[in-house]
Amino acid sequence: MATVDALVEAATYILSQRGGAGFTANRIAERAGVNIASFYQYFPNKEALLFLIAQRTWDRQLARLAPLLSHAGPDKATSFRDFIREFFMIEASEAGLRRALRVASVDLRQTEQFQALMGSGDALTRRFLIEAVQEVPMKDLDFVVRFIVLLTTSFAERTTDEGTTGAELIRQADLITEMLVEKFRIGAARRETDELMSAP
Amino acid sequence: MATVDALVEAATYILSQRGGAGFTANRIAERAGVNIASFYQYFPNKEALLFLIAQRTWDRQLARLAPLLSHAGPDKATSFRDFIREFFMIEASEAGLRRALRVASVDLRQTEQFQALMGSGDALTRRFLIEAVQEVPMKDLDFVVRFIVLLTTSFAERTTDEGTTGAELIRQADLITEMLVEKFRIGAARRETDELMSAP
Amino acid sequence: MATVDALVEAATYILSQRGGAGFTANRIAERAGVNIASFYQYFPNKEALLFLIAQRTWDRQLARLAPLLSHAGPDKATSFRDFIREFFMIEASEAGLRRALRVASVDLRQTEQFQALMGSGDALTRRFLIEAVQEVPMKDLDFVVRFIVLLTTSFAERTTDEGTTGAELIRQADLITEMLVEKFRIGAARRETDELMSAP
Amino acid sequence: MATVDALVEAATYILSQRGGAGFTANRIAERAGVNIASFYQYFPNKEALLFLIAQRTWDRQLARLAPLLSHAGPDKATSFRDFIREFFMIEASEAGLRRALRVASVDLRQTEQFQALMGSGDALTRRFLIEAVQEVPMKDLDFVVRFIVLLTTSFAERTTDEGTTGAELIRQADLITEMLVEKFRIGAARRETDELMSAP
DNA sequence: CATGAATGAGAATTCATTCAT
DNA sequence: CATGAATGAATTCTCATTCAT
Repeated sequence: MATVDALVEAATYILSQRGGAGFTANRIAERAGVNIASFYQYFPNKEALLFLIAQRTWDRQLARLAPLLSHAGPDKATSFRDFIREFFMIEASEAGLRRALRVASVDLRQTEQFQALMGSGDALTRRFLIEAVQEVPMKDLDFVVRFIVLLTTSFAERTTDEGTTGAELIRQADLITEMLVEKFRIGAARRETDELMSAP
Repeated sequence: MATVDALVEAATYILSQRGGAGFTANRIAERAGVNIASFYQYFPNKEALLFLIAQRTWDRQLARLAPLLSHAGPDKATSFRDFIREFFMIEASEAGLRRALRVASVDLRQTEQFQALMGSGDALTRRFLIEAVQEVPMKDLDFVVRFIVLLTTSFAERTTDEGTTGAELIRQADLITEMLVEKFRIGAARRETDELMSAP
Repeated sequence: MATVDALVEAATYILSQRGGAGFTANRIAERAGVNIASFYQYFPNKEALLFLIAQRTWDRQLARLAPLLSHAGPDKATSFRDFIREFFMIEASEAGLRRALRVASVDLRQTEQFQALMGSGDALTRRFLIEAVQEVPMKDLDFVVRFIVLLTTSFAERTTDEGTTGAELIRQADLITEMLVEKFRIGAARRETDELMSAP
Repeated sequence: MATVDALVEAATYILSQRGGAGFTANRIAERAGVNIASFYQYFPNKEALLFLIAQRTWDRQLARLAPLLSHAGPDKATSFRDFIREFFMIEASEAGLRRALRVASVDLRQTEQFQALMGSGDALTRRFLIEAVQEVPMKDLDFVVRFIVLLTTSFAERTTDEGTTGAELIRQADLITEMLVEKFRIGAARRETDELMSAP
């Protein structure tokens, strides 16, 4: 266990500091202070360790975000704002690691396992959003939910990548929130007509 | 020149097909049909070639976008929509290459040269946007311009990464456009008060 | 004992299925369901286990062949035929294991122990053959016995290696038997002259 | 070229002296006095070098044997004897190498390339043998040819493996020849009846 | 200019074996 | 006895880069 933890820690450190390029089994083992053979006693290959880190990072994120989604109060707009804010903060809090993880896991993405990992949190988000955008007509629901997810995540990743933090980050988060709340009338009750969106 | 072009083409191909991992000097030279030593006669190192590709890609993009920016008519909203659409189309048209380029150039980003390269097109965009968002109060201008750039580029990259193309891509582009036009009253004349944005 | 047997069984399995290349201490221990350290509690090294398997294989073979040799009836030719047949059948019955054993034990062959092991069954065979080839003059006896042993064993190994079994294998065995019986007048009584073999 | 030759020579030496176990890319390169990277500049992998050696060995053998087969005189029995003798001599002359080659190429055997390589000389031998055993009835021809090839090659390999050379080796070769000539009436003209072989 | 030839450094992975508990 | 944990030494293969011709 101590060895595994040392490896994970070393790998996380290397990932944050040197990025995906520095993520080599030998370097990780060396920094962890264990023999390279021990690395392979606990992980079948480099990717397995990478996956473990991705998993832990994702779990950490879920642990912070899930409560906001499941215990969301009646005021959807506010809940949404809080959710986005928290999401941006998480992203910023470990920006280095997450960027490296994104780059390094580029080949992992195709994996079934990875897809499964990502899917777990997705369901929660989708359920919340579907609830929140009641005014969006059924036929546009999928598109809109997908759009919102893409917009917020891509922006969060990018802006934290650029080093944005603190007040400016929140300001951006809130601006995105406002735009989405207004556009999709987040929090309003379902309407009859669907003049909301321009036809494709 | 012939050699350089062969190298660039080979490298571009490899980048698109095999991603950053396949981007090795030897492989590129082999595919280009030139000796590896010739590679180093024209490029001091691998990154120099990568940079050249980034540059050419950027130039190509600029060549398509610049006209839309400089010859923009009086209707800013429509110009903006056309600009975003074109931007998304470009991104989609060479999605594979651009994604690989992003991943591979991760270490290049810090370079002065790279920053300069990126800056070149930026000025044009900024000028256009400043013109377009007349209603945004002076003090928010920088923030807003930066916000719009980040939002559109990050979204475009991400959605084309996911493979979105055609009608759905345009729909997304237009939706983003609408949101930004509405939020920042793109195309409207400069106002006195600045109730537009919530205070930070 | 249980541990040793588990190891032997696992090693035998691996040897048969994956050949000498898969014969690694760790793999064997894992398949045997015992800790690698236990392996080294019972065997000083990998080769010791290999030797044990060779020994057991050899013992098994001897157990099946010895009766045919010691209880051989007066009709030497028939006894010889039955012996060769049985030998070929044994070889075929565990062809995979025996081939792997041959390949893997290549370095073991020089060992005194291995030579001793091989020698044990040899005596029996030699005694039988000496009895059988009464017509071969004394001075050629050693050569002939050695020749017969080499011929039959090398052929048996080779043909089972190639996958020959069943009727064709028996046919080959009998053909060899016939040739040897005719050439060395197996079963005939000792003669005076030695026109049998051409002078060297 | 010099490098390739050095590698081949080093590999051949190692194969002869240390057997298949010592056949590692690094050791070969080191003994050849070239960098390990050069090894992989000329050979895609270890097996490719092994294959080249097998090929050269096989070619050498063919060059010595082919004349005996194609320019065989009318006296088939004598031709056969000379052929077998020469075959045994070749086998003995590079016994170490050939044994190691057999062991090392165990995994190569399945390869199409290897099969093709082996097949090339086979045709010649088969043609000669078919000519030689005119008395063997058609239906047994395949079996007999195969039998003769297996018998002579397996014996030759085995006896040279054991270190037999010189006079004793020739004596064995001639003994085998005699047996086969007598049994299959090598050199005699085709007969009517086929009492030659016992029914299967 | 172009190329054939070479290489130091390092990456991923494996293996036989040991030792403290 | 059994096992969890560890490791030195290889082994295969790759890569960026250089240099003499």
